[in-house]
Amino acid sequence: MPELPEVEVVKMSLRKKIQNLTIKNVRINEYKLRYKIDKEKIFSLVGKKITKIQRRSKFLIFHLNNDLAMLVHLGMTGKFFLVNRKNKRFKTSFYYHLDNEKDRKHNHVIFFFKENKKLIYNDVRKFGFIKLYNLNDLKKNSHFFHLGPEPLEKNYNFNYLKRFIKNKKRTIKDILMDQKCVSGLGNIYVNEILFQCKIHPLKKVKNLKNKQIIKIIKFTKKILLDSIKSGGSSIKDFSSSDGKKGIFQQKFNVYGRKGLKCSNSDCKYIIKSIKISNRTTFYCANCQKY
DNA sequence: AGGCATGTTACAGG
DNA sequence: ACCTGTAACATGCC
Repeated sequence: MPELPEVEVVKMSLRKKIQNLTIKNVRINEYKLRYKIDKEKIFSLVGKKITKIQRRSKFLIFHLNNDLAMLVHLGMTGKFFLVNRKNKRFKTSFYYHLDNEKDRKHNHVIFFFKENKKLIYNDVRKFGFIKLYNLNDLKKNSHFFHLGPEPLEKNYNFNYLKRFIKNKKRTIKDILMDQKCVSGLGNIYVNEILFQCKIHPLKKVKNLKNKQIIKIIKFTKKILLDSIKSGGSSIKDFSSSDGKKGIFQQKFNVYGRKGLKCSNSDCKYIIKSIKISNRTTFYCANCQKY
């Protein structure tokens, strides 16, 4: 999936492009996403204006008038595309920005705006979802209930993390992947964070020194901010909503580098991979100590 | 052909 | 209550 930085970039891009637009119609090609789309609710969007777009963890929240809210999660492969009528290829091919027929078939939901623009929700694996809420119910919805602090907020700090890991027997990789601890990190960024911190992913949190906890906080914020700055990262399924690929994808120092040389120039070791909590974990046995 | 993939949730068992 | 592992969801890629 898009992890936090990618979702943040999508949010900013959508804000710029569809905030204050009014939905004229909705077309649904596929109801069966992670959760079945509620037909009645989604058509209640017709005539409503998008007033605000927010992000919480990896969730996008679209506010519309009449206290209506749309909650979107991109899952692993969800993407938004915006199609503008001004584009001259618009008339010949609605899906001009997608490579081929194969991609088109995953355009599951299309929002038509009064202002002659269309927003397409495309999701190959259909792990994402779109849910509608009244604003009041949104706050207590089950997806937000378990979420820990946002990693970029001030309340994600040394004291918080120190207290969270107290008496826990788990590994640091597992803890950082836990959305109850900190919300919005995924497998890629957790790998990158631990590599930068020079901490072994299997290290038990009870053995972390204070200095290392501070490092984790510091590098988490730095890596996320850097990534947001460079437009979000991508493997192959993420695009910002204007269809441009993120440019952070080449910058991974450890994720996906199994068998390649450690990216620290003074280290000759080869990156290894193991499974932690069922997710592939990459590390350098020389740079990242237990 | 089989294993793997950015995520979330549920459940079983210790 | 905490922790772990596994599976499920759907599709494409190597």
